[in-house]
Amino acid sequence: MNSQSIENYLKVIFNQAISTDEVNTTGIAQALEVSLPSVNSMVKKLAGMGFLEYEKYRPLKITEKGRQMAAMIIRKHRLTEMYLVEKMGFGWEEVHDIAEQLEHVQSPLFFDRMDELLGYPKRDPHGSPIPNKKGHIATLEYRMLADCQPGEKVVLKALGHTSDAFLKYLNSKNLALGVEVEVIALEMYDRNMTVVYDGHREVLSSLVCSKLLVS
Amino acid sequence: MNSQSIENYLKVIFNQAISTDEVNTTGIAQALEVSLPSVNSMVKKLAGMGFLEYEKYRPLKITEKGRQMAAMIIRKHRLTEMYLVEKMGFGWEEVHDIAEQLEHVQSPLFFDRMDELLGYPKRDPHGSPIPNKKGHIATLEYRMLADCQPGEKVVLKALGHTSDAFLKYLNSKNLALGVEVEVIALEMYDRNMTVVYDGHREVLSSLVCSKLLVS
DNA sequence: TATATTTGTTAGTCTATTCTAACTATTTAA
DNA sequence: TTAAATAGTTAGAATAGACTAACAAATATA
Repeated sequence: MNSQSIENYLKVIFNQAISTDEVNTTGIAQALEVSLPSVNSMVKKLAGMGFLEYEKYRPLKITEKGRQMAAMIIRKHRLTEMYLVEKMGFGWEEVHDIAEQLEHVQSPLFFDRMDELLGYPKRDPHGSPIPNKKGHIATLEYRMLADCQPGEKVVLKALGHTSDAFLKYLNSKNLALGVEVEVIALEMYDRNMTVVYDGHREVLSSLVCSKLLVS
Repeated sequence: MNSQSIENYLKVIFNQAISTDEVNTTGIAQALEVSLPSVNSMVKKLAGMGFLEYEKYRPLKITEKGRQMAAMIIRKHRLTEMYLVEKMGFGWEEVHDIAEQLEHVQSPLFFDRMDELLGYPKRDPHGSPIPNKKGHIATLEYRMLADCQPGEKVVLKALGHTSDAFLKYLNSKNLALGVEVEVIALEMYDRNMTVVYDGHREVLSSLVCSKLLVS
């Protein structure tokens, strides 16, 4: 069985590979808060296990086997988050740290049961897709709120970022997935956006709007 | 934070200390399936952390601090077992390995929520007491079925042993906690016991009867 | 293009946890 | 009460995963 350390590396590498397919050592080191040499030696190990393609001084490439492995860990993480929110009454800002630990539990039965009790959800509480049992991950075809025009009415579907601070900010503005948002105005100078939803009228920064995924 | 390894040692030591208060190295080694020298070095470490009293060649004594720490781990384990059975539909023979992993999760909130959702249970699915948040463990005043006399009617309350094999054996005989058992006969030669319950008539070995705790 | 900056690598060390082999103390039993 | 058996200990080594210091390659910039 892979160690928790290995699983954490794989997950980070997978997440970084989503956009570019290629990953660099420094990014992994920052995400995991470990030193470059630590990453370097682990990367060699992962390559030896067939999860990565590694060549000195070259960007890393995750293999199909690595992608598959990582998807299963992310599946466990996201199912857990969904379970914690839906069945145990946690808020979406409380579940990350717990899921970070539960994702390493070795028991297919445990996660299958969660999946079943949840009715086979497609998304986690932040709108991120839950990989299926074969490791396939649905790609989301959402736009950023930041790219919408005044007059448009869209629905908040997912988040491009899920830090505690951001989730708490959204809570404070009563912004949740499923909320219908109307773009009222877009300030050209700083791209601040005035929006209306659920009886709220708020001005959101471009930073925030670029993290809100809508359709 | 204590490592999983430390937590596992503490738990085993605590369990062995329940009867005798004193624990020996060999017992720990067997329970954890590690070598004697491994136990010896960990024991010194635990003593250094104030969880044990250690003197060369002397039986170990767990300290109040150690007992407290161990109780919290056992609390997490047993709450988890109860949750898995009551809320997720697992059988009592399926939960040990999962709980063994979840007991190391660091999140008081997670276990408090389980506790709440379960209605603050006092016992796990095998009838063992769940330590409270202060580390206090109710002592069970149950007798062994093996000590009952023909003619007695008792209720199965807990198990003195919870191995997979034993639980599956009990399943096969439809023996569950709460079942009322009447002792029909006790064979003096081998102490086999004939019992009746729920429309069943069975002959149980003395080994089995000594693991069935009743009141 | 030459140099400065960034990124990645190697060598060597440290800690936690495990092990085997060899030895010593304690307990049991003849 | 001494020998045999059991239990506990020490020394030394292995592995996983992390680190720092020193160095090398790749990239960006003047």
